[in-house]
Amino acid sequence: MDQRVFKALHLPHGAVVCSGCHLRDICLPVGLNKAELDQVDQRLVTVRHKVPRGEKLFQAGDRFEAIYAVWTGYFKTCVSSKDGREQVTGFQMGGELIGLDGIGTRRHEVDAVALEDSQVCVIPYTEFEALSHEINSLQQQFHRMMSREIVRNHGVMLLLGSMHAEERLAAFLLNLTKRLQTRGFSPSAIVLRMSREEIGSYLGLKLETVSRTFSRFQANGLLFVRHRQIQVTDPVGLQHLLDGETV
Amino acid sequence: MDQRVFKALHLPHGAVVCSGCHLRDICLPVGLNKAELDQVDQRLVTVRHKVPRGEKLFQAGDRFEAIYAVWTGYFKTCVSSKDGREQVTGFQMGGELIGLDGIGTRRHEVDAVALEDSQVCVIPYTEFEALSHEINSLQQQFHRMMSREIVRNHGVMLLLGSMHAEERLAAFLLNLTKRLQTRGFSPSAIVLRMSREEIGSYLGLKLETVSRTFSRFQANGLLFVRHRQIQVTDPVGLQHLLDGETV
DNA sequence: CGTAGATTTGAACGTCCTCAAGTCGAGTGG
DNA sequence: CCACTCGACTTGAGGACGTTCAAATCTACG
Repeated sequence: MDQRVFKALHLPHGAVVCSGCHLRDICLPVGLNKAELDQVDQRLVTVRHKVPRGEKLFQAGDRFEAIYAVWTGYFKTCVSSKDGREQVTGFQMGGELIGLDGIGTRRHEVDAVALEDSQVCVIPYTEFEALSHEINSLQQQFHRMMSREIVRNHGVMLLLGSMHAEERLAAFLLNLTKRLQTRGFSPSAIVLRMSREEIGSYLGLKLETVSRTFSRFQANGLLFVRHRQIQVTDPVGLQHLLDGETV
Repeated sequence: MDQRVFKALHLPHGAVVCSGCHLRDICLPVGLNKAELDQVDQRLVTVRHKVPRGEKLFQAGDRFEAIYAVWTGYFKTCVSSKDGREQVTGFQMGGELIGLDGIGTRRHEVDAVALEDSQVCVIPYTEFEALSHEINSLQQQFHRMMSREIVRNHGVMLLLGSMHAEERLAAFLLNLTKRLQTRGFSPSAIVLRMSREEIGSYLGLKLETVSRTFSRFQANGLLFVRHRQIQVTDPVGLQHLLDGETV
């Protein structure tokens, strides 16, 4: 084997090239041409970082140095109140950014925890600002991603503020299927990476309520549950639950 | 009167200069030097727009053309679900940005409604992207503001997902006092610009619950309520409610 | 193969919602 | 100037949904 190739394959934390990544069409480099992508490969995203299941990528209070793009695995982010209550603010999968919360204060404001053995691409923020200053389309895509994060948060607020347990879980599952589908996975066969308690925390429900609601969905023929395996058999029915239609 | 001054005072929607604005220390131009501020004045923020009470600045589905900075007055932003339920996602006052939700999809995703006769500074987005590409500190401040919006959303999610009615209202009031204080207003004498129903929508409560909770706060000596006039007499007590301390 | 953690399910309870009636204040017209 | 009306707010009573507490079951991992 060519010595250089060997070396490239064994760089610390793995060799990183956005240009060859299967997620390049949904991640930060969307809209970049070949030359710009080369710049990103050479100057920006040069390190990947492994995070074992259950470990923190960073936690609230840590100095903000970089943004992270999920490459493999799954994460959750959570905020805590002074008296210890925890709220999961999001679940991140491949191609999604983590750490945007830290830009404003230069400190991370949430904990980011790997839900399974995962890897993230490290995007040092200082270099990112410099490069996005040179590459217009990089800046644009970054703004788009931040904006979508805000819109996603609005959706969660709508869910938490005005929906019943069944609607919340339906929304959660449909969101999950959509994201899995854009990544080329089956939209009906879901393997949950998070516990009932974590789903509950995200949806503003207790774990028992999540469990009961899953059972009710199964009893109503919407899906099959077996622990963390979900088989959605009636996505339209789930959608109707959300839309408030009487079917 | 000097003709030019006369003209300046009567430009369409008023003459706009960030450099002379009383909100320049909390709004978009934070961190800009004199020369950069001049650029913003001349090339970016040249138009103000009046929005009468109850009117929409934009609504969900509208083409996204510009970001807006509140100059005078108050706004609310809301999302709606298909079946008509409405969720207020935020209340904006002077120096805060509206419209960040539209960047991702080039369509606004929320309605923005003036709670009283208001004026906004119009920031055309195409020009903004160009100028922030030239002025580093403008880009940085914009990222900071977007990031803070995300963090604020996380706070609302924590509130909606895990707090009781009293804690929600306490958090709402304390947030309001803090923002009023940074704008030089009294942190104890609040005039609410929004109805009980709008507060309820923001906090995920019904208007009756908001009303009852105000009454309970008054009975407990935390504040005086008289319609939309609030006099906070025990901010520490409100803070304790939030922190879950047994006082 | 055993133990700890995750999940399911049941029963009683509590917070907030729903429905309803009544109060208050601002704006309007007689 | 006062009566009228409409919308916003307050307050009460009963009910619903989700929570809390508890126990049983299951599985995954060492």
